[in-house]
Amino acid sequence: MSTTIPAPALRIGELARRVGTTPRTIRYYEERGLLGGPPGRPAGGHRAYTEADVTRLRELLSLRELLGLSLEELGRVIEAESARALVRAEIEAGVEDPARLREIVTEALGHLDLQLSLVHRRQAELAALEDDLQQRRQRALGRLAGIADATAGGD
Amino acid sequence: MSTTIPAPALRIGELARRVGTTPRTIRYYEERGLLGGPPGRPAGGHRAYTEADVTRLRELLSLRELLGLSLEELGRVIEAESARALVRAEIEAGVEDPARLREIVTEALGHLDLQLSLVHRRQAELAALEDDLQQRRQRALGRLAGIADATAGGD
DNA sequence: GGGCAACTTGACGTTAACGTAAACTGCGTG
DNA sequence: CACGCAGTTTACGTTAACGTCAAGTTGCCC
Repeated sequence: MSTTIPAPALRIGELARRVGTTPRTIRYYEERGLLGGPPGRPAGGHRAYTEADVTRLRELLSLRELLGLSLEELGRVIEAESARALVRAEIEAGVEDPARLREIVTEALGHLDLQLSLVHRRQAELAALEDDLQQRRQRALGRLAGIADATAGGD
Repeated sequence: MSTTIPAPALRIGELARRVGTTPRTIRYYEERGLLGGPPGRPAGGHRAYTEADVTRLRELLSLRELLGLSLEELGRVIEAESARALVRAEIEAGVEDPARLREIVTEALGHLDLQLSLVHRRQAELAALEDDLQQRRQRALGRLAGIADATAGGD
């Protein structure tokens, strides 16, 4: 009873609007292998996406933008997604060998940890930059106080 | 007694090495007006930089890299630096009109606040991404536990 | 003052990540 | 079922941010 609402299935234009990009970009990502296109498409037919694809694409764009990755780097970094897709695919196909699943999930976990480590590094770098700027700000404030002191109420 | 050591004055190659970039990039930045070239250069003579330039360039590259700015955007964002240079220039030139200084420093402060706001936005976006990844990680861990539970000590 | 590495300007080359145009096609609607 | 908009493939165009090459110059060291 979890598939009550069929989910309207988005076309590429809607998906683009939803994630704040363009159809061209989405096709390009698919072409680069970052977005496994909808399977079993009539070769010439319209692409159809789900709500899950919205979430996924948002994540891809976030990773790229916030970590400053090239599409090639992004490709290497998001293999966790592929692993995740694998899990679902194998489960759907009825494959449930626990050892195999454990293997796949473990690998996905490793990739997630990689992504998290990249995020943490970025956060550290940003914190350093912030500190730097804060120090400059303090110095500027100090200078202002000094000037205000000298003028003693000018305008 | 604060100018005891004259500071060796770096050439473009050394500066590039110090900040982790290339001479070409430095010249390009100067060409774009992001790095006011050393003043009073013999037109054809070698560029000479100071330790302050090292710090400054590092900041520029950090801002660009960590905020994902284009060089054009960077140019607009770093006007605080120009203001700061102005302050020093005017002070060196003997100009000390308090109102003028106050004006300049205030403007610089505004630019610093702009930069800080950009940093903070980025930090928020990164935090959101981190949360997202952490949730996925927890789910993966949960799935692993379930599998391990079912196999009860396999390998 | 001669040598040579590092620099200078100028020009053209390169690459990633799309934009854009053209000609055709699928698909929901009246 | 015709219509028209959104989508499809193919291909060439564009832009930022440098890389690279050539030919000449500067600056420091012996």
